Amino acid sequence: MPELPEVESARAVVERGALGRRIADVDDADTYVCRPHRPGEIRDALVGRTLTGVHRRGKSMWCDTGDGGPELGVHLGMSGKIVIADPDGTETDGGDYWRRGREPGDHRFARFALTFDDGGWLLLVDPRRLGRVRLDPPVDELGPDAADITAARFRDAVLKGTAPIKARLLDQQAIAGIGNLLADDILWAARIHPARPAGDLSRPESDRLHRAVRREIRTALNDGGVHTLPLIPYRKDGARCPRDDAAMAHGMVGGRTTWWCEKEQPPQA
DNA sequence: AGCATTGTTTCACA
DNA sequence: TTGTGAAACAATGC
Repeated sequence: MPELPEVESARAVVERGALGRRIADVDDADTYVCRPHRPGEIRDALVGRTLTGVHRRGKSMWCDTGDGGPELGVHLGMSGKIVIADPDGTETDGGDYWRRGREPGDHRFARFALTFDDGGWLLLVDPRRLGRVRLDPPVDELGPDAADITAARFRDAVLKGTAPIKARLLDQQAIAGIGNLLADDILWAARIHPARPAGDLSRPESDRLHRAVRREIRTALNDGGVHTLPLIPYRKDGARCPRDDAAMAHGMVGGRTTWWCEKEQPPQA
């Protein structure tokens, strides 16, 4: 689930529940999630420190750890969530997934954990383990945040080359935060075919697309995530476009399953 | 059983 | 250089 809106929610969970608490221990034993660090490397860098701030750019988030400390980077991957828990394991924030069929203290899918000196926890819960925790993450390699990007920067960074426009929207180095579901929704909202070459868009189309990026992300942030986006229920066989009742088409664009409206999103401008 | 999956990285190849 | 597609990563769900 994590695209930009979900990561922003996770960032807010950390801000509400973890800032200012002293780190007493760190479980960084999952060498895949904590790659490329050795077990204990993150623990040694963080024990005794305090999280003093938390930031987000695109789908990446990171925490400040006080004077001279490294940044603690967190990426949620495909299935990661941030959970704040009491000493007995009962979650107090961030735990929609965590709640289901699980007893307090069941940390089966916790892949990384900070223990605070009061016994409480910050957990990265991630069944699929494609999330990632690392020190000093290279966030400067990311493009501008999709929630804030200006029209001029959008044109400059995204609308160039012959790659499909959807592939450009998914390129985190061009614009950070858009995932597969958001990309389809944005292109549908702007009535642009996902396979159009990015550099071929007209000025009206590029303005429409930029506005759709900002609006769809704003909507998802306010309504509770990418699963609240209007196109989500229509990403299935036999579905019809909720605007004009034309058939929803699907195929592979930019290596990902892609859905679009056959009539409103023609392959040619 | 076999297929799908919201993400990223790497590689072979054109 | 630019771009594509596939595979890998790991695990779950239909």
